Amino acid sequence: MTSMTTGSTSRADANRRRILDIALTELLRDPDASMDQIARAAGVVRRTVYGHFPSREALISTLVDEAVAALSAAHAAGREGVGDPAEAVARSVLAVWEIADRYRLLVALAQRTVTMQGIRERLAPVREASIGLLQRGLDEGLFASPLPAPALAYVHEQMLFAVMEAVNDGLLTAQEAGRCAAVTVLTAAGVPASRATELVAKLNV
Amino acid sequence: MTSMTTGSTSRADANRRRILDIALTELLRDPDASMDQIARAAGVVRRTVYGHFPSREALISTLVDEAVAALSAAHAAGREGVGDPAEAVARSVLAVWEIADRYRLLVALAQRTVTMQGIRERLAPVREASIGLLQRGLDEGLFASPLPAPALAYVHEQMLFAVMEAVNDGLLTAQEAGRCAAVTVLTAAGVPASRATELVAKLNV
DNA sequence: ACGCCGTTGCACAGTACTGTGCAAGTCGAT
DNA sequence: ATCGACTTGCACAGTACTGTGCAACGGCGT
Repeated sequence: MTSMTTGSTSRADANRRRILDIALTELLRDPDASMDQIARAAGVVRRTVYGHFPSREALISTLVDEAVAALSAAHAAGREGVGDPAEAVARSVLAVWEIADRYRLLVALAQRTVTMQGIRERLAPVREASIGLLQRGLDEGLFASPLPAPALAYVHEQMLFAVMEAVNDGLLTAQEAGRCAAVTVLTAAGVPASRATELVAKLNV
Repeated sequence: MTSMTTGSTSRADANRRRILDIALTELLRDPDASMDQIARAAGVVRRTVYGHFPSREALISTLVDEAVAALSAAHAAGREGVGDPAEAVARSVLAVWEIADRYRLLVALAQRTVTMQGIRERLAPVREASIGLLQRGLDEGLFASPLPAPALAYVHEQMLFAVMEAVNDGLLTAQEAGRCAAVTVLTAAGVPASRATELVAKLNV
């Protein structure tokens, strides 16, 4: 029996998954990667990819949806039930970091003009949460920055990307990068460097 | 007489300049803008563009060269003869800011995989200067960061881009953005927020 | 008026990619 | 062995872009 559909779908589903995974890494390297490049990299013929996704845009859309979902979950999980804004920021950065480098595609595609709007919209909830956190920190005097919270959120995002690139270029080990990113985000928000370091060190992640 | 070449070249040179200017703004909006889009935007036929630049790549290359030259000059001018690393960083950020938004193309194209290498190489001198500055600040204990100077330079660059986007999205007025960027860069490097604000305020730019 | 230089408009070859159709093949399950 | 779902290979139309060639046209200086 092996369940009525599992047998037949397992192959197809595995292919679908693999196509998505490979597409992610391939688009990461080159946002303009063609369907053929992706298909071949996934060990499959172009036609097969079209069997799973009706169009290039649909494929990418699926990818973005998955990435956004994973990021949102990590971000939310990192900050849940934490009172201190500084600690919440640190925790969410660390949580996001765990999976972020897998989804750098988001950032890479976010730079592209057209697709950007869509991603911006889908990421809005996460950004809102971030802004809220930063605003609280500013209000309570824990943070100090000439930037309003929304702009600070941009800086926050871009800093994660910068640290990722530093890791890519071998300037930083991947293990310590998360903690470094967290500390740097906090310092940029105006938390004294010593306190930021101390705070992040306490979080045994 | 009107000078032997000025008369004839004025038209052509003016066209060439206008093509370059328009190409910059057009590629800024869409890094994949076609030669036709650029030509039409410049009020010229595609063929004419090929009369000035042998290929798309040559056009972009010229653009990048100009941008890099302008940025380098501004960066160098900002930090010349300044002893205090913190002040030098602040001044160079402010100086770069003046022209940076005109050359956002650099950043936009830098995100593209292929072209990135070339830009990275050409920007190396500026980056080296930045790293040196940051290193000095770290050595003298003026800055405090878990990141090594080269990685901090990445953060530095990306932060400028983040502030630019904040301006684009109307979260910040363009006038104050430069000062905000400078303060934020300094705070991210570990300079206490109060001192960073004070320092930047003193620089009457 | 003449000539030069830049510009125009058109046509063309070459390339690359997307999305679709269809017949033949493959592999697991029954 | 046979069915069914998935995959393959190929062919095709449609589109968009790059570079190039060439004849005609424009203005500006002499």
